[in-house]
Amino acid sequence: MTPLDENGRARARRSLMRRDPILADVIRRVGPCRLEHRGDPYRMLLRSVIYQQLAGAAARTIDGRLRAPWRGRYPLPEVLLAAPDAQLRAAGLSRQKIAALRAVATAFAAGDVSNRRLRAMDDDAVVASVTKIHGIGEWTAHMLLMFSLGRPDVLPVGDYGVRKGAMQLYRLRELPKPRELAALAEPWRPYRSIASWYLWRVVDTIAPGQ
DNA sequence: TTTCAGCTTGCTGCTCAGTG
DNA sequence: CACTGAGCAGCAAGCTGAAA
Repeated sequence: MTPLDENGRARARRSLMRRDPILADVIRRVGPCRLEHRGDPYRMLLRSVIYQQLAGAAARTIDGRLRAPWRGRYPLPEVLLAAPDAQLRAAGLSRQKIAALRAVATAFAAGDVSNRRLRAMDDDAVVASVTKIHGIGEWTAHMLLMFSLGRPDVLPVGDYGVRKGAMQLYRLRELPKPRELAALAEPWRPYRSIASWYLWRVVDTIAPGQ
């Protein structure tokens, strides 16, 4: 359950280029995969809750205001649970988001989940475990696997960016449904995380039709 | 009756066109 | 120039209706 290192990512690139000529073109243009890890699972879940459903700029504003009282850090579970609702509301969080953040903190404080246990689980077990937390859905679980746990073979089938990237790259008429995306992604095993990262780059950096 | 895919609703701050 | 308000981003959860 260790994340891919630089050699691993290079191996993944070669494998993907060999098995998918269309994706190979993107990989050549974009260059090396820079899939980054962003902190431990607890912080990643808090961050995901804040960012989900919101436009990036709006989420960054809220995220900064939430962390300000703790010198820019995310509060530990016990600290977050002790913070009054009014403080969280003042940061710009909705009632739903506050409930979700508290659910994450409760799960970690109670020991239902922990950074160490999540690192030891296989991918499916991680998804099953964290989606029990109110406010944590499949997408969030996938982001956790990819960006915090560094798992190499995650396909975020519901992610808008990945679907849009696939649509542009394979010249589909509409956004692929999760099942269609999964079928499309079969050749990318066991490096579907890396392939997904390149699909995001398609949307970010390569204009449609190019 | 149960299951499940697909659709709808709710959620907030930012952006920008439109108005005075 | 200052202000207003519609449109937007994109996921979670609830709901609906059809299939098994």
